[in-house]
Amino acid sequence: MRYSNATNYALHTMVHLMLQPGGSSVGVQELAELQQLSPTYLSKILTKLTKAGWIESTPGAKGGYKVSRTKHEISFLDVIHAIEGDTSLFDCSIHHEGCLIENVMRQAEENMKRELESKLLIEIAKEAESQQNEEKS
Amino acid sequence: MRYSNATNYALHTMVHLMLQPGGSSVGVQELAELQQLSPTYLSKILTKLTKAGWIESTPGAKGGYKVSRTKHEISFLDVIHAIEGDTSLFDCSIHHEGCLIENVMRQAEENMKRELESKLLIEIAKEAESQQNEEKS
DNA sequence: ATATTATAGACATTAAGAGTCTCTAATATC
DNA sequence: GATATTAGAGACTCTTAATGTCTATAATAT
Repeated sequence: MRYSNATNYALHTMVHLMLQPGGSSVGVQELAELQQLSPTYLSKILTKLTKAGWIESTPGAKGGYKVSRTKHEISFLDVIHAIEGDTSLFDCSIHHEGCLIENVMRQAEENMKRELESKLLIEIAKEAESQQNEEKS
Repeated sequence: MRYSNATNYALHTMVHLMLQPGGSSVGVQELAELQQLSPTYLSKILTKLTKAGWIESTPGAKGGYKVSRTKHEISFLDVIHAIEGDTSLFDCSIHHEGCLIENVMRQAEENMKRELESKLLIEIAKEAESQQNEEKS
């Protein structure tokens, strides 16, 4: 019971893309190296983010991936959802309406999701940036 | 990314045991029928709960499982933990100290756990009991 | 002593995650 | 327009964990 590695890779890539000056594109080759992944594998993951609309891709020379300009307010939950699909932590094995146990589990899950929805990637990116600046000085 | 079926079975069994009048023992055969499981499989799950101390088992005739008398305040998290082991939803692939992404994920997980820790099985059992009484009347 | 019940552990089956490889489609540049 | 470059699609393999089953053993009540 844990989030997939793919979600992990996706989150890190998103933050990296947000740190690109001028929102310029980065190729999957470079992105893959950062996390020591094979480019084809990472591209499979990034395609999901593209389809979900969080990043844009352009093939060909000088192409690559960049954050969708219009969507800077991307939450952790958005990325998780794009990669993992629509999951529910718990399905009652006995399928009767209004299982009390299921209700409790769903409520806890909802609260976690709400929290992850309130966490924006851009905040992490800014924080990472300021940490880097501190190190330089 | 979801809780195992075993956790589901364990939770239902626990609530059922809490509804036993006088805290009397129930054999795994009967417990398994309730959820349409094979007795040997369910017993494997219940052994985990026994080792964790949430229920007590007595072998032999008239034996079976019952809730530990001294531990009526059992939370959802207690059962989940007993079955799934100590999980963490997220491990950063890049193992450097203080990964910002990992921090956010861990915090969300902590909050969910805290909620599941505050939900007591006994409450569910009482609620189920009162629902049954309503249906009768 | 015997019937009954839990426990242990080996074993098989299945499903999902993780990753590779190859071929195709789109784009920039010359 | 030809070519180099890059993303996308999809078949494929490998590994791991979940989900059970089966059998033999240990403990207990009667």
